[in-house]
Amino acid sequence: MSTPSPLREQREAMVDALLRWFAEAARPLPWREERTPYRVWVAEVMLQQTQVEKVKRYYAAFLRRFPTVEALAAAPLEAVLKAWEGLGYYRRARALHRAAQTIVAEYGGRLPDEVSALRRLPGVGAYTAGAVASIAFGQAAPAVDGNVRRVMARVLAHPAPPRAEIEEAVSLLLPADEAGTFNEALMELGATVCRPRHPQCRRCPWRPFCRAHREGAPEQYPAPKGRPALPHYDVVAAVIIGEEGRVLLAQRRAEDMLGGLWEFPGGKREADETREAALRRELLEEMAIHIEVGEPLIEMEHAYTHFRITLTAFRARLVAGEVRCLECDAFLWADEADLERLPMSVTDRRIATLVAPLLGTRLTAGEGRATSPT
DNA sequence: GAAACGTGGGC
DNA sequence: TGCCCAAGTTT
Repeated sequence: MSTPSPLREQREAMVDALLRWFAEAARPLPWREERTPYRVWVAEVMLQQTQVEKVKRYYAAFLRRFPTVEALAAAPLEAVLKAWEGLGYYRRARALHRAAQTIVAEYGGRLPDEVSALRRLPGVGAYTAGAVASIAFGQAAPAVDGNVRRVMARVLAHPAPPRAEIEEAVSLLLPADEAGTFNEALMELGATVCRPRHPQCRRCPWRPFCRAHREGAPEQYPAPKGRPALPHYDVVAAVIIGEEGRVLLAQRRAEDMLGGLWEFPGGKREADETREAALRRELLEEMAIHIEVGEPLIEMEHAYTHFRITLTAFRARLVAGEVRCLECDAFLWADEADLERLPMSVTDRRIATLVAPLLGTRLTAGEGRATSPT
């Protein structure tokens, strides 16, 4: 396809207006303080599908814990997942860890500066490669994220511009000597002015160049995408406290959803089952043990990306069998310190918070009475 | 190309 | 309340 000529003709004016606006309006963000390639890379991975305000709460702590590529590469994966706890899309943390090891092994601990090499690192796609190459290394590469897609959809008044068309348009505008600043400015414009709803066209440096604004309905671009309704499942989990006052946890398989995180074992209820029966079946299938299910401890609603659940955690007691991991990567009888240390998803973290005070004393399931300490 | 992959804020 | 969606990547 060909880029509309207006963009080509107005290139200089558009670049100039955007950069002047950004010099004035750029938010002070933690990852804009020191632009080392490592810091830029970590920020860009954290920012994938994640709002700036949330990343702010993790970024400094993560860099304190893993100050260099070498430190990240040398750390146990579990520590990286712990630093990621609550951020979501945990595959990113595993990929970041693996990529750090690749960078140490193959690039002497320095991030590669070219898009093609960056792109080969796990967790680095077209956007992140362009962002790191341009922001950290000054390469003239486009970085097309959701903000840029929306801004360009409006500038071009195209309901659903293909990625290639957006990259072509951005590349046409991209100033070779300020590519990183330009990319950041374009994202900043989308995030703060050209927002999904109620775009602030009065404050927009690109208003004179925007076809959607001329048409009078910028909010119509890009066209919303219809989504199927999320299926719902009943999920059950077991809080099994053994005679040592420790609770049974399982580590989710690395390749599964929430891979590598620790959980209270359990699973989905099937259509013809009670929740109690489902829990007994799951513990037999996953951990090879027979349990007696006690009273529910907590119930919560939670929405994942593509389904919703009602999660009920039950007290339970080990009746027979020896614990083995049939459908998990590891298991552990956890004390209070383990509960705090191990990485968990938000739902299991809530159960853990509730369970922690019950540990360390010899409690019998369903009894609620402490025996004398040993 | 479509589906999978977390979480929480905003309306 | 329920739905949208955010600095995307992988399979």
